[in-house]
Amino acid sequence: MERNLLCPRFEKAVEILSKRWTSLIVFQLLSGPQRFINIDQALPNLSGKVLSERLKELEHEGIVKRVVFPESPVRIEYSLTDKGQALAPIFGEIAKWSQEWLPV
Amino acid sequence: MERNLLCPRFEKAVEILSKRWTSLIVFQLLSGPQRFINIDQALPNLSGKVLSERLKELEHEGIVKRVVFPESPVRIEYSLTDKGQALAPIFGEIAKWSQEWLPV
DNA sequence: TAATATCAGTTACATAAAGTAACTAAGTGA
DNA sequence: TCACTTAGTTACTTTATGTAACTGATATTA
Repeated sequence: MERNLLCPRFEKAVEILSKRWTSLIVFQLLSGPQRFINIDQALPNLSGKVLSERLKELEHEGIVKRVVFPESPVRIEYSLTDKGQALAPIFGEIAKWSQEWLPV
Repeated sequence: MERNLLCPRFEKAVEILSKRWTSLIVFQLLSGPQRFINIDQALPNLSGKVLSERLKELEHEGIVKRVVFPESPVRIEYSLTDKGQALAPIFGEIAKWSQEWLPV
């Protein structure tokens, strides 16, 4: 009966990061603002459908921002907010762990 | 056409960590070795079915070890291997981010 | 001018993963 | 004997994801 209560903020963070594709999309955006098609092409097997869903979720969480450039034709750029950029150290630790513990 | 190739080890790490429940199970085990039912009860909404699946996957990845104590009745304890313990800093960064950026 | 291509998605349908609840087998305790 | 615990499993339902075709606005090419 020893119910170890998780911190709800920590739980929320894990929930965000452990949705399929979310981490890789954020990681991809760490390399700079980019267009929908660029993200889609950078992540093989990620469909436009799921990318579209994830970008909306991440925008809603305040992690990603979507900027429309009224050129012709219109150009839409996705980038990380400060909140999104702040996720970088997490990826740093994942990278370290993977280098140290996963086989080549 | 600028296909940003991901490091396969990094990709694998993200794949492991972003499976539903995996991170929370590992986090729970960071508090020490424990039995199936304890993990199950610590994580509300995690069913025995999925817990069983995840523990097998994590054992297969070398992150969790399963030890049978031949008492009567038999006791089975799950714990983290060194590889599993090494994930701790990732959770540290997730905790930091969540404290700084998620609303209370 | 007509045909084709690009971008940023959306839609419809198929498959895979997760949730729910009941069940099992071995042992314990009342 | 009946009920309870542990460590799961099974059958069934619901949700999520994958796949592929399609849209509508603009641009480019033949």
